[in-house]
Amino acid sequence: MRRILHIDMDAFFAAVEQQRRPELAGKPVVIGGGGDPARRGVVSTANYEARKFHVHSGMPLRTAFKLCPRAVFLPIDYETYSRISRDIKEVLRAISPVMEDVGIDEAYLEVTGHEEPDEEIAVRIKAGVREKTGLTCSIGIASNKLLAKIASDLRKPDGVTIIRECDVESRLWPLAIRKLYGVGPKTEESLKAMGVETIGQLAALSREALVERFGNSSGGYLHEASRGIDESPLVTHWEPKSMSRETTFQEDVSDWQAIARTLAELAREVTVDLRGQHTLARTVTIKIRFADFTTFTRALTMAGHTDSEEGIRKAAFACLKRIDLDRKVRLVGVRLSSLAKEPEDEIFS
DNA sequence: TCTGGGGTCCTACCCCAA
DNA sequence: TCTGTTGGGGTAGGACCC
Repeated sequence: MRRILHIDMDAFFAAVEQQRRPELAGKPVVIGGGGDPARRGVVSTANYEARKFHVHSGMPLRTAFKLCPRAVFLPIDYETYSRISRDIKEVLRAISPVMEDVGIDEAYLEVTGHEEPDEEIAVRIKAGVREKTGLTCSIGIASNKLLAKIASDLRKPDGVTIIRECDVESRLWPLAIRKLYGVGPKTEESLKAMGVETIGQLAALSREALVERFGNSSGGYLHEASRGIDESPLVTHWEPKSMSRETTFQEDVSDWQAIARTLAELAREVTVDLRGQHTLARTVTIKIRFADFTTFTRALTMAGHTDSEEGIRKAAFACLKRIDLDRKVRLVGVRLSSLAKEPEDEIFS
């Protein structure tokens, strides 16, 4: 039997800001975009005080401001959060080297075979994280990643929750389907149309019915997940498969020159990112989102791998030509994929 | 009236080759 | 040679995650 912990920092971005600015204590704090609720952007993190006003992540900053005008709005400071995130991961790796990084504020840790009981490991993690950063986290413990993640969400903030395999019926099945990892707004709607509201009701459906409705991959996943089954291993190392840059205009634009200038700038930025990783790319994809949110992508795969800014820019513009810019544009993006590591023993001019 | 930016994975479809 | 199958690469879009 595996033993897996899911560690989730509590309102991470807001907690970091409140820690370095004690005057924010007790106040609603909203982190997102450039920190100006009059400009375009969404909430990345709202602290618990702000959540009382129904502010939550993903919400437009303007909406958050309407709900809670007296909240303190702050810009995202990725550099600082990343540094603190590295400190936290260091604490975790010292406890077990089998760690999977899940973004900036989450991780899985496998402690299969450790002598120490689950609860004591959790207490040791919390103490280590608090000592190093002054911050709190919530921890879920189970025999797989799926259940550990659900568990960490059950008691927040600063909680520890264990789900044993025999607890699946009592702890997992009463939960709303939306709590299941991989069930987003679309799948939730589909399932509700089938009369399924809870994970238990999902578990009552046959695999065949789910495969019929959602295909082999998703249907099979839902069938297993609803029963708390997840054999997926921790991913301790991976290589990026794509790199992208995109930007939303403060106001929708119809001027081709402005779109072209932005596209060229994004191509330059993503090329800098590419070179920073000593990586080459072969496929360039551009993204155009119109004012009505309809989104188009166009891709071009080049003859060989490159990190040439000119080559990437030219490919991006060749893609742009294939989109009819007949409406106002809201967002422009450039993505590089089909990546390959730059050979170390060769010099590229 | 509003809906960011960085990713991954899946599916459907087309073309092409064995 | 013709026809059908299979499989891979490329492309576009969509769902989902943090």
